[in-house]
Amino acid sequence: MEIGDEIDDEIIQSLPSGVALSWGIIKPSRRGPKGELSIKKIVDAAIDIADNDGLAAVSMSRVAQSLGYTTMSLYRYITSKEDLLVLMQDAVCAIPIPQEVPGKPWREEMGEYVWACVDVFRKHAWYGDIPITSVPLAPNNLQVIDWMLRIMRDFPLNDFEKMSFLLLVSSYARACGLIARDMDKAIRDGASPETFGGITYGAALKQLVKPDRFPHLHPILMAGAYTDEVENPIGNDLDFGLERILDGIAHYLREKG
Amino acid sequence: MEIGDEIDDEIIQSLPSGVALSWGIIKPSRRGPKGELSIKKIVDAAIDIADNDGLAAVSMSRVAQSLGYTTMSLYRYITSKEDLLVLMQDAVCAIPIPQEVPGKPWREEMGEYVWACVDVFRKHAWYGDIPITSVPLAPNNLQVIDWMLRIMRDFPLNDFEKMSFLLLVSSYARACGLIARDMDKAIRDGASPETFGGITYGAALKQLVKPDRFPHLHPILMAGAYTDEVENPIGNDLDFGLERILDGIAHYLREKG
DNA sequence: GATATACTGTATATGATGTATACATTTTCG
DNA sequence: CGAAAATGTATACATCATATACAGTATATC
Repeated sequence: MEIGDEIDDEIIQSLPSGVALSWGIIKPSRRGPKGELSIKKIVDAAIDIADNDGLAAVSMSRVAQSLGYTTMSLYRYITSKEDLLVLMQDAVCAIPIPQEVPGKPWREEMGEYVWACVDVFRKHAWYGDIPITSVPLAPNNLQVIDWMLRIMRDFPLNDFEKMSFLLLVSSYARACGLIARDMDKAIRDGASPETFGGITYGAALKQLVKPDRFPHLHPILMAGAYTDEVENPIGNDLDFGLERILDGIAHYLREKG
Repeated sequence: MEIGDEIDDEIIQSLPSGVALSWGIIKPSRRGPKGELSIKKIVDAAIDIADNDGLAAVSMSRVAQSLGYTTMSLYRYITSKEDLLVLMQDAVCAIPIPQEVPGKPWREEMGEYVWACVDVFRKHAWYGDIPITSVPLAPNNLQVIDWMLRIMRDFPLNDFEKMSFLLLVSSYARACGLIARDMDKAIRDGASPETFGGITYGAALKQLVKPDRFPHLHPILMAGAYTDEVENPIGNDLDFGLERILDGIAHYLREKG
């Protein structure tokens, strides 16, 4: 922490310790040997492991080993594995926020926002495996939220309406991110793009989903649309849904304006 | 499995074993003692534990203990803990699907759908902690999807458009479900409804979120809208977002029709 | 009915995990 | 210099998922 920031430690303590660490809150140590490790090194190593072998492969011992230290050395920097997950999560949220371009349509900007969020899920497949336990609190995550609020700056809306739109668009981005990373994985595993989920499970589902019990799902499954076995004529599925959301937002703005 | 269903075992084997179990696919045993346990008993016990003590408390030994059996006895019924999680997930998806009411507006129906989904998250706080790894495959989950498709039955849309709307609405329901259960928990833990997230973290964030770094988030946070410290004038936040989604859908239907 | 077979629940064991604790070492402040 | 504090390590422990081997029991076949 910089000196002069007048941070009230009492209040900061109320944050989960991982969140505090993500804000760089660490009491500086005056004596004793300088740490050879650092939070950054630890988090980077953990992210490396998660990227390659999944979140389940991230154990304290594996992270320490990859750095050439003992398991317990990590606990000199973080208080628990939970901290590590919080830090990993926020570290990959450090994405470049595009420069503000005056006159750029907000729909376009929101599209960029959504795909940037989706990209995080795709680049770090484990990201979506960490459950959300509260409103975002860590700095990089909040920076992204700040971006979305910038896009809505000139909307004639109050704070709560903006927060609702933020929730709406962000949760859609999350859902798309999860799907996109699963598709990536299926393709990496050798399936062709069209057969993601399809060949693997489609055939089995067709035997189980009987028309009397699933009258409305059945025809869609049989046509191959549930498991995306046939080519999707509306093109990018995710883009389509986003356009509907943006339509809904535009409609609201029109009514208000 | 009922006889005469002509299920091709080969193809069914491609499903994750937990999914197969959720469909009731078990090779019937001809000889040997009758099982004293059952999948249902195991899953119910696990759900009970998760409801009371969270998903982390669900261990094979704890579940077995609560039933009065040894840990390993469970493995006579399921092949792994992963199976158990899949089964738990699908078990709580067994919600009553409302009767079809001719002439009922689809917006109303979709609202019911969303709140029914949210209810699952609220009744079983652990539900949202299980990461999604594929398109829904288990029967009760598919039954819910069938319901949503029923609502859209008379929409002049193709299968893919319907699937997109399904994704859109369901992911919003999931996001709301996560938020709702977190609010429930905060209230149960003694916070008043208005102070969910607020008292706990709001004060800390206000010290950390500086206006130069977060120019757009800062005013909203200070006003208390980010952490919902002050009363939300647009009423139910989640309902508001849903209305925007439905507006977007309605807009699309109008353009097509 | 006898016997082999297959299925049950159990006991035991293994390797991994997160983390508490105690310790030896090293650096820095008074 | 010597005390204090911080670092990395070694050891220990409880808990976990699960592999394996086994003893008992119900059924199918002879």
